[in-house]
Amino acid sequence: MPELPEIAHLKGSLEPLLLGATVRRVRLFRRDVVRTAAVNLLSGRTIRGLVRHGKELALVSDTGRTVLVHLGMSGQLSFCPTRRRLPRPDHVHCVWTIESQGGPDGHSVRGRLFFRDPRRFGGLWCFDSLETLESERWSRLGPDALAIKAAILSERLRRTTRAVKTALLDQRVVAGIGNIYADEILFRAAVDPRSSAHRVPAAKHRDIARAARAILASAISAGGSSIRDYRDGNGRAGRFVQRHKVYGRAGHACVRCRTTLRLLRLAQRSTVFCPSCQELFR
DNA sequence: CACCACCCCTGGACGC
DNA sequence: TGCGTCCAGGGGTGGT
Repeated sequence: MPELPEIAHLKGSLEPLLLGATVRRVRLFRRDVVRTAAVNLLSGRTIRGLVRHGKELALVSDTGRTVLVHLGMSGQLSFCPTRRRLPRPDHVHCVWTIESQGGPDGHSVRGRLFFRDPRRFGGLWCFDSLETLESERWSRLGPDALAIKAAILSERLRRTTRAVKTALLDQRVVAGIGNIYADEILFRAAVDPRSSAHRVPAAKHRDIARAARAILASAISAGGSSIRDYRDGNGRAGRFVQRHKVYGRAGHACVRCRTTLRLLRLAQRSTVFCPSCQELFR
């Protein structure tokens, strides 16, 4: 579910609560949500840093030991103070009891960080160090979409014949773009999602890179898009959904030209675009 | 190698 | 109210 802006906002919302916090206890309710052979979920460790790449978030501890969280379609990573009960205890697969320094007046706060994921498309991965995570996993991903350089993206899109939207969804090409923002980015860049990536002119590749940076950045500042269950580290919903120009607006008028927005399926994903504003290259 | 269809899993919305 | 169908922001894999 969550794409780059939701994870980036999540990171920002968790940092005040988790940085410098110590993990007092870890309860894992489903072994199979940990996707690595070894399980080390930072019991006893102090959290030193949160690092994001694309849609993935890593919790890095004082010893370097790192837990990677991927939320998949329905995952949530959230903090709940000890005195409150978990908002939804069903499908909670892992709970870290932590002592945090992030209280309102700098007082320590005890609470639980919990990973909840009804569909279980997400998961947790354990690594000895951030460097191991980067070399074993993140090395397979493309550059982060939030700061994607036009020349790099263009060079990557030129190498594939797939539909440009399919290429943008491929995390090996560029990391962080999912179904919502792919449609929003292509609308802003005025490129038809069905266009073959290598037929799109380089100037348009640059427009796509610029649109990606602009849309992702403004979605982060709006707290992301909450379609159904996305919530930030404090359980709050995102507001960017109010600014979607195409996603979820099939059959409605294009905000730019009033043409009816079309819905089709591309790479098994629903795709909304304006057949008039968005140019098709084939 | 590149691409595509299919599968993984649950819950919510909708039609009857 | 209950049941069936369809849909959903994610990715991996095996076949062509």
